Amino acid sequence: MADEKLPSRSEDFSEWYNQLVLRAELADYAPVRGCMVVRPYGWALWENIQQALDRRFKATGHENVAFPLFIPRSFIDKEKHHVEGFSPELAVVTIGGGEVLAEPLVVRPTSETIVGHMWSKWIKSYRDLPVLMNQWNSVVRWEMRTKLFLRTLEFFWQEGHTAHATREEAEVETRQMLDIYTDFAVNDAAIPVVPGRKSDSEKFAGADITYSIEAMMGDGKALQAGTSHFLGQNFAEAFEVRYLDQGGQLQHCWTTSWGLSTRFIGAIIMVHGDDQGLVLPPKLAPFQVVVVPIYKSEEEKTVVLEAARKVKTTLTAGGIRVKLDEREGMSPGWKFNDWEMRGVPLRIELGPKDVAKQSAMLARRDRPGREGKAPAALDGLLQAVTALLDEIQKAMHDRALAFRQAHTHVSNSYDEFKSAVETGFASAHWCGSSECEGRIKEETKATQRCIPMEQPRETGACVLCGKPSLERAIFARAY
RNA sequence: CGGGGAGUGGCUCAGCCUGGUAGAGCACCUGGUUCGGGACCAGGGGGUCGGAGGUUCAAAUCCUCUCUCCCCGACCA
Repeated sequence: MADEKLPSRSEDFSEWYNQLVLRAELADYAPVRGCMVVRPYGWALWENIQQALDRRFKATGHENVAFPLFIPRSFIDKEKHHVEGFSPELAVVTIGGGEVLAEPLVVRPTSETIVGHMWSKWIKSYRDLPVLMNQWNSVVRWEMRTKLFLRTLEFFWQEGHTAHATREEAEVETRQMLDIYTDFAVNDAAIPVVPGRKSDSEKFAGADITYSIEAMMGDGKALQAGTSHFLGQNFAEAFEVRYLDQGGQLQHCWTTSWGLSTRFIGAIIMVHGDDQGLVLPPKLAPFQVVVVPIYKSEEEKTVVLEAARKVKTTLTAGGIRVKLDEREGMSPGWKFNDWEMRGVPLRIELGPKDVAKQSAMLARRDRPGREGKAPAALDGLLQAVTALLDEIQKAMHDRALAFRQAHTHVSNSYDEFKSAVETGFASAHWCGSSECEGRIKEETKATQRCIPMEQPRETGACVLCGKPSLERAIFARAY
């Protein structure tokens, strides 16, 4: 429960984040190291994220499926890069029912291998393609250093898996899903992101090309908020996923995979949150509006609550998610602070004076103070609230974008670059070599985030070695 | 896994150095007064001091091992 002030965001960003997650009751630490419990308010947020994505997946022809949690250990070994990337962080089951297993099982770190195995049974003809699947599940990766939502041993996500007849089709799919993530981030989460291509060293283990959306957090650090992989024929070859084409030739499929996790909740917290707590984008907030009734006497209480319930009914009928805070024993001021902590986008204060005047006081979460005069009558409330929620959604995005732009520096020298990554993103020419990338990481702690899809066509010189470069990459310290 | 910090009612912490049988504030429960920006008074419940072992007449306190959390690095969505 919220009773004390949070640490200030500017003074101790990390502690601010940790306490906010706990105090807003999004999640709590589980008794196992690195694991968390997602609490009702956090899960409600995740459900809204799920719905926003799932409808986009369905609209583009994907179907949901459920693959098992356990994968035979040998599956992981079948794809060279995959095994190299994931072996160090596997959780392995060696005993089942009291017996040592003939073959150990890994708890899925991701499902490309078992999906590939099943596809080899299901896919025989070009007529079976494309296969467009997605699953909502959790996976386990034995990370060394964990942080609530951002990196836990088990995390919830969706993983999409598709198989195609041609390289072109698979590439289009990979890019399409990146676009969907971008659209979701920008329009639903109000988080401006940079879609781009990862360097070889930052690529998914087993992918030919990895794309990501990169977001800037409130401390200037980068967070990979979603990824889409073009897997080439790597997994199709490893698992013999083949089909007969129209000419009767046996061909390997081209596959993709793409994912977005509960880490995204961390991004929402760190992009929009302030010293008062969470600031949730209206499209994803569990409650878009909270109604706080204000009264002294029993008579006032009766009148105010009746009006408040009417407000709730009106707004709910208009498709708005409303919470009416009828809790006894907390002062209005306490409730204001509590809902600010939880990031509800819009607050309606309803007291005897408002009821008498047939009006309501509105306060936006994304900026201080109140919206001055409330709408004249309750009749106009739904319209006013709808309009305000749209405004808030847009203002949150614009503010985050302005912040990112203010903290993104186009660096043309290594000195500029080094100071840029202290506070945000550096956009710099890079020769593409992993040597330069590695040295940059060592010397500045900044990693290559992505080569943005959209950028001016210009030639330049690698910010480190000076060799010619055709495009700029974003570098930043990352979560 | 290396370096640093910390585990004492739900939370923040005092007590530990110098062993003597657990305390404060907040939160929670009850009653009353309050209520337009984190109310007040009175009464009450709740802790085998992270866990295990050891030393001792006696351990929150001393010793050993272990688990967990936070910060900084290596690994990563």
